[in-house]
Amino acid sequence: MRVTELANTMNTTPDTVRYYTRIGLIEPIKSPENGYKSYGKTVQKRLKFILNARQLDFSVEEIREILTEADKGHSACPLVREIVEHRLAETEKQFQAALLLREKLRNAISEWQSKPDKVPTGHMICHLIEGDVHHKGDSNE
Amino acid sequence: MRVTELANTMNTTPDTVRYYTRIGLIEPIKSPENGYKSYGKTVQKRLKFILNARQLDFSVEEIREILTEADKGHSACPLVREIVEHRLAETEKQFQAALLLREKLRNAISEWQSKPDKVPTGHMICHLIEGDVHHKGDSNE
DNA sequence: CTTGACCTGTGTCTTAGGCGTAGGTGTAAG
DNA sequence: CTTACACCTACGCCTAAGACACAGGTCAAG
Repeated sequence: MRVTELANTMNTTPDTVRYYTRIGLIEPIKSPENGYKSYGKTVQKRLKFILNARQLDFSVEEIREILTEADKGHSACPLVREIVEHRLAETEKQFQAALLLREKLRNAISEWQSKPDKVPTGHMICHLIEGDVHHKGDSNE
Repeated sequence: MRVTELANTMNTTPDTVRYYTRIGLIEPIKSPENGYKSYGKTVQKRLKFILNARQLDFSVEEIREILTEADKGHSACPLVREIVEHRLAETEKQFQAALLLREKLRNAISEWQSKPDKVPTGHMICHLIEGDVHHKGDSNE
């Protein structure tokens, strides 16, 4: 199996396969004939695992740790459990952040609804964002 | 005002100030004495604007466009409105993605609750992620 | 003058691949 | 056999928004 074929059967891109190869997560055999990379069945399993873990938003580095552990013959499950908990906490944060941002953006839009557009002045770039505070005695340095 | 002082009064980091300087969003005066960068009041307003826009998750590139427009003397408000709408749509996507991922992670955790840890085999790295399907007749290439 | 704390500018690194390019491969037509 | 052309490959550079490391400069105290 060469790069593109593997990528297609795994429903990913050749670039992704090449990337994982480049950083050493999967190791192809090099055809001495044309130098093309050739991937065997074991590698396919490995790639599938990687892609599944990526679906759960595991980082590539985390996945590397898991694989390293497994390659040593140890159970990677405890590590996987740990990572997934951590990932859940992170996702919760992102979730809250997105929620907050959404609120801010919605507020901005509705507040600006009634405000006119304005030409920028020396001390104001866009009053929508900066508010309408007045400044006096601006000077330099 | 030098880098660190400016960063402190604006409640940001010197690195951020340096970054915006580097990419040309703000322009300091170079002290010919020691080569240190010096920021005037106008620049401070500009930086405040940038930071506010960043709070709304505007990209630095979007902010650059706004500033360019304002620098030409045009009203940046229409552009700002457009960007904020776009940003809201993006945030909504992120929001949904985070929601989905959270669900997936929670499911994984609860499903794995009752499963034991396992040592990896030739065709299985971690059964938690790969499931418990059986494979027969694995071979290479 | 020297020490040491702090500050400065510059260059490098980060994620997870995407994209562009030069060249190799394979197959069909002439 | 040779050419044409589509596709495929490996390799290297690029991304966003700063963070970090480093070598050297500055300033006040001693």
